[in-house]
Amino acid sequence: MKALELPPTYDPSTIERAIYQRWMDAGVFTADNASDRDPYVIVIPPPNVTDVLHMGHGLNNTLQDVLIRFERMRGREALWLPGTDHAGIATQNVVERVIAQEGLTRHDVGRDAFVKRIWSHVETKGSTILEQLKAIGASCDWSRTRFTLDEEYSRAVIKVFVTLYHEDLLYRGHRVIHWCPRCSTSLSDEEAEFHDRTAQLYHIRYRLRDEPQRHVVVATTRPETMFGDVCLVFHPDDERFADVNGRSVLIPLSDIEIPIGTSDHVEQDFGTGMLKVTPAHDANDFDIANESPLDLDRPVVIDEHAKMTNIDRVPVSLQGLDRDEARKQTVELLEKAGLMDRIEPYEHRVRKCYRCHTIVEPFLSDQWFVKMKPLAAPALAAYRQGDIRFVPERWGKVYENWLEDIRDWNISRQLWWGHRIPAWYCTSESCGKTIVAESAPNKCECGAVLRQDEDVLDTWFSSWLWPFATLGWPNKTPDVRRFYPNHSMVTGPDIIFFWVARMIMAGFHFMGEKPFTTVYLNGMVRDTQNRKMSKSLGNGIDPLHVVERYGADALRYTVVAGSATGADVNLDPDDLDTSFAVGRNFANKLWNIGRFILTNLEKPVTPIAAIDAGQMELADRWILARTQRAVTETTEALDAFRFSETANTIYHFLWDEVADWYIEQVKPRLGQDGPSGEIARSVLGRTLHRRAVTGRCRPLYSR
RNA sequence: GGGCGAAUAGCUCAGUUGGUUUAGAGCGCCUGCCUUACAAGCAGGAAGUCGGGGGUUCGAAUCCCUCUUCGCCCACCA
Repeated sequence: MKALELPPTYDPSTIERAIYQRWMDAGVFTADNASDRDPYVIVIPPPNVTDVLHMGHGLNNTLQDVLIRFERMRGREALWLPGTDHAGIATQNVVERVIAQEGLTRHDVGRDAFVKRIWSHVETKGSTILEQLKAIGASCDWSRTRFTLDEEYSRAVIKVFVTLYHEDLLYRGHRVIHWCPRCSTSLSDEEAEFHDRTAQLYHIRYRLRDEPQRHVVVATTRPETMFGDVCLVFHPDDERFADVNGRSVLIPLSDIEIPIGTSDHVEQDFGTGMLKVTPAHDANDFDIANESPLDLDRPVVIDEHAKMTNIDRVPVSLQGLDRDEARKQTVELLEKAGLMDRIEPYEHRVRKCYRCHTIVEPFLSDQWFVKMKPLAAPALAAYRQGDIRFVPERWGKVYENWLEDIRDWNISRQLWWGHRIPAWYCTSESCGKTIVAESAPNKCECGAVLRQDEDVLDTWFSSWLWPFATLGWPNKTPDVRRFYPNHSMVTGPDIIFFWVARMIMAGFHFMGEKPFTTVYLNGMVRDTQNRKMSKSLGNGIDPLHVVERYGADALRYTVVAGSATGADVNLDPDDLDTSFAVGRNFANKLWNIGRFILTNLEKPVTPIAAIDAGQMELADRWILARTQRAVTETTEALDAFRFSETANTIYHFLWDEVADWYIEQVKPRLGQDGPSGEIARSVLGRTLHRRAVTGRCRPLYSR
């Protein structure tokens, strides 16, 4: 390569791709499970298979790449394992939208055909994000790419389900869960996110049955659910209602008689102190009904489409109406009947589906749950003993608090895209046996036909196995032996509950060991108004566009330098030149330093080891000392996950000390033929050699 | 109702356990330079009561208290 023929201004588009190809051809990203080097492993937070690269991925993956390259340079057997997540709800939604354009629903298409349709979508459109990661320079071991629905991976998922079942840590339960009427599936507690909103608190009059001129007032935000009421309760200490205890009231508009009882779940200060209990439509009410000494029914008045059911408890005029319309009409009917005491504006929180933001409906149904308390115990202990560390530390508390108060995990989803639940039910009513097994039995012991559970597993029920299932578990593969546990987990704090905590629990339970040592939580990428970058706000920056304009290094340097440990990165989508100036300018500077050195290395160079310190000039010794200092500082900073400090150190060392000071200082000597020139050239070359970092002498840009 | 984070030059941000900083960088701005690696550059410069108030200390942007403004997370007050 003749440096003088290169353009003075760095043009990354012509260079980066070729260098990446050289790395690939040389196989430098491929980890060797038979080497005697100390392993260093990171598994990528698998992006959704249909995802398109955004700045969040850019930041997250750059940080991982920095760590993996640092350890690779240090001489460790570095494995960065890539892959994608099938992302049950998200992917199914994408393909449902596609077929909707053909006027079809998934039910029109049918289960098998629809799943095939998703597979073909995934095969053609999927995994582009992995190609995009290559464009930003990610040094993943692509030979080990995994997908959560791979055959081998799926076997691990099924095995885990069956194992937990036999350990009595997994069960089928009948209870009120969060239901998304749009996605028509149940959700875990974590998937139903709280959102503030202003609503109305309706105060409704329930007449006493034996004293119709008298009524008790109950406050609710969801009047349409009252047809599912089974009783009213007040706090046992509440004197105000002592005289109605044990008596009964009539549900307005339907005149169904329900009793009044007590429960210490009731907050005396809230509303009127009298609570309506609707066990099929509120998890808390379900518990109250279960704890009640009365034999209470659980009538379902809102169905899975969020429509009023046709049971005769529901007034005919309301049957089949959407929940919002039903609410409106219920309110009107109550007002007409003089049973609406008052309506107050009310600030409260509703839960929304994390995928489509539809308000979820509490729904009574059969779902599979994992008992979490026993799994949480070792995960909690490991954190408290300091075996697992969070950076920044404060996230450790978040993790700890969640685990301390963990609730059982609803893992069944009424979707078609995912791992089908390995449970079979005997169709004979007299038998009714449930069989949970890795492979399908032909028939029940009783001789009757078995029917497999229709549901699939929560996406997170597969990704919580990611640190070891990607290595080939449950087989005892060389990769499992060599690369588990992993070392660093780099991800966002928003999925501590969804993913990080669960991986730790799974790691201890199935591998008997923590999945990784350090969890690094990176910040969010935001715009200049501090808003999260998102498609809907239109304030996103396309990382590939940045790569095209300024190069991957400019992108990478900018995001790494731009955030302190775990802090958010702010960038201006309307001014990319300014946003990425630091990275672009620095990449250009590096290019020119390199160009300058290469020009001079065409002349003879004395090997650095052969130079006696006494022959060096003060400037030579100075820059070598500064080089050593930069190496030390960089190493210390990276060991402590202080990425921006690393970036800063390298920047000032190369720019201020090497370029502005040393190069300018030795320029007159560089062209000379004698020892002085040879030494200057050698020392200059040394400042950019990775040997400075690793003790092995190879050029910066190769293995 | 709990918990957490942020507030430092016009803009975007560093500042690791209180003291080598009389507060740093990039962009922008001002002055002079096309000095053959780089004008995406070089030499130099202006610019901040480190959100307000109080406290601890010989010493605080850094620790404590409090207030203000943004942002985030958790929670079975319907």
